[in-house]
Amino acid sequence: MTSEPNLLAVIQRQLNELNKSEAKVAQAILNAPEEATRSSIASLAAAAGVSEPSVNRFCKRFGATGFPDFKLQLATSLASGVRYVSRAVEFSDDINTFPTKLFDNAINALMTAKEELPLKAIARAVDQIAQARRVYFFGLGTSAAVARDAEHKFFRFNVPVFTHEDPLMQRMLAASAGVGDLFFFISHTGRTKVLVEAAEIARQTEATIVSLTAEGSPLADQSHCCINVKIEEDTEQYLPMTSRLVQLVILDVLAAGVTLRRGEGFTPHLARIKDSLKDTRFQTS
Amino acid sequence: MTSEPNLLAVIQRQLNELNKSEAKVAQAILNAPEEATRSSIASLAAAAGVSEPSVNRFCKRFGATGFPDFKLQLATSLASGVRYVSRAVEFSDDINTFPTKLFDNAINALMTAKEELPLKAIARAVDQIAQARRVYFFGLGTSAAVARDAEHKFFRFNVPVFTHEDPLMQRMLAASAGVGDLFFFISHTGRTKVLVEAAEIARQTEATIVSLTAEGSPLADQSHCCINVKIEEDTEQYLPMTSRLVQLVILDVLAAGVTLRRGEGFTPHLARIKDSLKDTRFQTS
DNA sequence: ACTTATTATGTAGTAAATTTACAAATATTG
DNA sequence: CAATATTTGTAAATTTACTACATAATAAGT
Repeated sequence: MTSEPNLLAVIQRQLNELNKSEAKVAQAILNAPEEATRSSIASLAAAAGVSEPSVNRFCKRFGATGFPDFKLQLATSLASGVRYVSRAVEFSDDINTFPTKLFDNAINALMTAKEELPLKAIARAVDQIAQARRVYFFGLGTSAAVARDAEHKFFRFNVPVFTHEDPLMQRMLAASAGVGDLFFFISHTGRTKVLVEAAEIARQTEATIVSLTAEGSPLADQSHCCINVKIEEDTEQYLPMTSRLVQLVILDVLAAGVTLRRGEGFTPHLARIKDSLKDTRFQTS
Repeated sequence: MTSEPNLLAVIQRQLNELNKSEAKVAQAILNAPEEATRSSIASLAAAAGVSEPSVNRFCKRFGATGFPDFKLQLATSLASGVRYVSRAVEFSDDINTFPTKLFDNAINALMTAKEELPLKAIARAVDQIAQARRVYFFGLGTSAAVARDAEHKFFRFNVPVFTHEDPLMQRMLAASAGVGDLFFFISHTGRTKVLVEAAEIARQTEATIVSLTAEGSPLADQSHCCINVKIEEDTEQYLPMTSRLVQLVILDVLAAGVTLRRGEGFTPHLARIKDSLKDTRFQTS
């Protein structure tokens, strides 16, 4: 019961190996796939100009148990396959279109990232963070905000974390690092000079270097462990809108991984931190 | 014919507004969505312990023309690969499961947010930001990182922006505000005391107050314009993992909105900023 | 070229699934 | 507690899909 990734392509490919009426059915489906998923066997037969059993035989030929099952497979294949081309915002867009576009792009980026998660690198990074005596999150520009977010999160997990946006501080801390220190570099491109230089400095110490950046970049080269994030070129957009979202979720994953390693006994600690914030809030009436 | 992007989430959300037998059907579907797409109305009715017409009525309630159409929509929605009901990470999870769960939750949150975007409030906020002489982004904790991100983004769009994480700075700036100043408060709960107090102070000046927070919260009450983000209670999770992602994308939307208002003439400015960063990077070999 | 075997297609009937109309049961309101 | 509205189920009607079989078309062999 393996649902074919792209049923339409399979049909297209086998088109000339089909007999006349089956070919007619194939053609009808290829012409209007979405409609085919919604129509009954009778209407599809009529559209193709063949009898109903011919449609049924066609379906079985392609591995379905019958017409309804075929429709299901077709619908599934249409939904998962192709689609989802990220759409750039244009100046002709209005309030009804561009917000949706941006959300779609964000969702698309996360879905893509999810499919090719570097699990091995993630597992390794979790190990290293769990063992570290101290963790520094370094990033610049937009990635500085990501680093800040990571700091907040890991802090709650009782990991001794530090962030600094200032490149000079980053260098100094890198220079004075030792065993047990972990430097976590975050960079979309992996090519920001001052950040790479900080990594180079840290590399000369006993510290561990983990990075969340582009594969094969100078920053990745300096790392003991690199979590690769694919960069899709934002040709038109002038900002890394989506990559930072992926970075944030990956950091969530790392934080969750560290927590899971701590085991259930750690839950009360989290509850305690949550409680400690209670007094800073207005109560819900 | 709007094929619902995530039918399961919609069902989940409306669960308590359903009557008894419809709720049973909903539960049966949520328990085994894939199976539901393959079963007949009779077997689903049996699994839910209700009559066949009840299943049919359930389908129509969710916008389908009937049971087959519903199955189709369900299959389509499942095909996109995301498990739409948010699933909590458990201690029994391993590296192969929890990263996917977290990504699914993130995607799910964005999809849900996308469905009920407060477009009117967004449009209004865009107007106000575009007109502002100066924009302050204020947040605390995780929201401080979001504010920082917003600062980076809007700065590139040539909006004079400022961020401060320090509550005292926030208060002082709020107190000395005047016409043309815009304070943009970011808070998941809208109940953080010091932030609400800063908003109250700002409110007594001529400044404009916009907030990105929970509907009906004390912070929302202080705002001229509030962009509501639904909070789904993170009962088990001890951290706001997903809400900040939604906040970030909404800020992207606002930034895009401001840019679109500037018109095409603004593009060269963005290109110039991008160029200015070139020398800070190692060139791609 | 004609018969025979083989495959392809359609017809008609049957079984299954879905929907509709209506009645019984349950909950709600004054 | 009666009256009304709502919910749920029963049974019949309708639509849909499938099977068995017959006919047509095609190919192969003499």
